[in-house]
Amino acid sequence: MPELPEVETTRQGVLPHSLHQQIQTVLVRNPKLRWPVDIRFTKALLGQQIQAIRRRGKYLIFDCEYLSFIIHLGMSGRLCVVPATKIAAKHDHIDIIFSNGKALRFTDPRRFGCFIVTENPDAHKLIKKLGVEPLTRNFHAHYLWQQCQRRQVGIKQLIMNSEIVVGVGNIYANEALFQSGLHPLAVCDTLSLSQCLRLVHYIKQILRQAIKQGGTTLKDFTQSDGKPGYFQQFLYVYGRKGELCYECQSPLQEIRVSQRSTIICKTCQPLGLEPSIKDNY
DNA sequence: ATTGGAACCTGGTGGC
DNA sequence: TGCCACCAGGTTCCAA
Repeated sequence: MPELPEVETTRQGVLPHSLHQQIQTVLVRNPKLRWPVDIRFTKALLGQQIQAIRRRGKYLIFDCEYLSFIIHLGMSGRLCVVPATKIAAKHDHIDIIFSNGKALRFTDPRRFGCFIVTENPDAHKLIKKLGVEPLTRNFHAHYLWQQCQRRQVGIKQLIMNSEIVVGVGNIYANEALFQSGLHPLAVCDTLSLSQCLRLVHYIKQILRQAIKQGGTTLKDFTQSDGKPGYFQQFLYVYGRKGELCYECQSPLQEIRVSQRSTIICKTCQPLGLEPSIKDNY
């Protein structure tokens, strides 16, 4: 389940094996991803060198000499560098084969990911509307607070909105809200600036920790098994439904927020809670 | 414009 | 044991 830390770790992992490599072949075994992969466009990549690998939110952008390609890992995708001769497994959909005999292999069992060739990735509709990067200075308390004033959704929904801030998925949204002592359904325009300050702080802290730990989990992208490397991170709430809160020993509860499993501690996360919301569970 | 919900897909799990 | 229903996950798109 790639969230921002997994995507960033993937970027760092494939970078040394892909940068400055020349693309010899693009092998599309299954074009049926989120959007169909157009073979005419992938052919246009042949002969070009990869000049940069960037991340924007959960998108990876590979800049070549004249074109770029954008990869999103969806919910089950992964990238690894393998010998081009390695037999493809069932869900190995695309190989970018380099002239040095290695291949950048895109695997995605659920096919929610995408592979898009484009001339100007930053102007692409998927990229250009993305909000601020959470680990930059542009993501600060006042920015979040301002965004909160313009809407009336629950705060969890707001921080998971990639047009506002990118890269906060379900796992880290749960964790950041717990750390901040904020109820996921707290209506965002009722939050104070200091609550926004706290939330911004914990989002940054949790993402940084996860990237750090991801770096130790995903060691070698050239290994034949190309492990996806989920973080063995210490999670306070996510996946702990029914277990006891580490802070107050109350049982953790599950609620649904925007069809998403959301785990909270009712004792530790009471802030900004409207009475009408409290009655709902 | 804002918000909620369906859709996309497959592997894993729990119930019968 | 097999079968079936359901769930997880990120994002876009459509409808209200």
